[in-house]
Amino acid sequence: MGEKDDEFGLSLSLSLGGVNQQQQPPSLNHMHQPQQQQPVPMNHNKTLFGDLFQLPADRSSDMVRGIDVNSAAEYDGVSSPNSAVSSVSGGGKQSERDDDNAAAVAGERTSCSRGSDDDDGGGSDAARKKLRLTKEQSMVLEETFKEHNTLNPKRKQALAEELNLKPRQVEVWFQNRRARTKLKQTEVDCEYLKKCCENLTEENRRLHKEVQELRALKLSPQMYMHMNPPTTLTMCPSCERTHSSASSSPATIHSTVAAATSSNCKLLGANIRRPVPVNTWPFEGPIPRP
DNA sequence: CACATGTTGCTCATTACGTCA
DNA sequence: CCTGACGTAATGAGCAACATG
Repeated sequence: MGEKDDEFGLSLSLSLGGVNQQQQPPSLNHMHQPQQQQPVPMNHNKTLFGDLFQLPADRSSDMVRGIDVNSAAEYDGVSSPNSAVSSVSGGGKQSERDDDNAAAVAGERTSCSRGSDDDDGGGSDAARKKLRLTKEQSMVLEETFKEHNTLNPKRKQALAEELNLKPRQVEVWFQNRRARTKLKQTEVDCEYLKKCCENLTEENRRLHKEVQELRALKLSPQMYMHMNPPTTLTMCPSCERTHSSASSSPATIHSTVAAATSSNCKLLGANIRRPVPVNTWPFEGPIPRP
């Protein structure tokens, strides 16, 4: 879990971002965006990378599509996580678990020959056991994600080999990671919009009140004939006219509105900045439980 | 050139598992 | 020990972009 990850000093800053290259909000530009992988058509691997990496391995990731991934153990030396995981179950502390997990995975890997793609073939009931990634695996994936939040086949393959995972697992991790990022961003955006809404409501209330006051003044013109003259004059920043800030005489009407307008702008523009999500990834800090 | 088909990778919604309080 | 909540790996459907015939 996140807490555990954190307790291992794993502080990977998660830059939230529009994961999507197409729809990346300006505020999220710190999301490392592609030098190498622009919103390039996916199957450019065919043209760009196809010759670099001729495909059995890559195909293993993609041919898995639609097939039960766990049974598609084409990837060299990597067995299904399923069987590995079964040994992980049982409640230990995370550190133990990680070791166990790693050991289990490693053992599984070494023990499982490449040909034995029926790792779950024997027990199809064990079809969907979950492999918990080790700390190191998560860390490497996270670092890679920070560099670029999408994968090209070459990177996928390289990562898979480096981490002793199946390419499909790397792919899934990135997909889920993008989903988490997006979710976090949505939450941040939601908060921002809520704040905007609150401020607008407040401003609206204030303006309504002001309109009522002005109407009242209009109905009783004799009132402001006897009002005190403005005590202080200030410059309206928007129209550069002077106005009083001490009374509600007609002279202040414009300025009041102007001030309201400018304050409104301030409310929406300056005071409330669109939040730039930073480091909201669970690795950075565990999401506290209630 | 327009079209049908296949491939690939993506998002989205959901499920299932592992862990913890 | 049981249980519910939570995080996350994994799955499947559907879509878009592109290549190919």
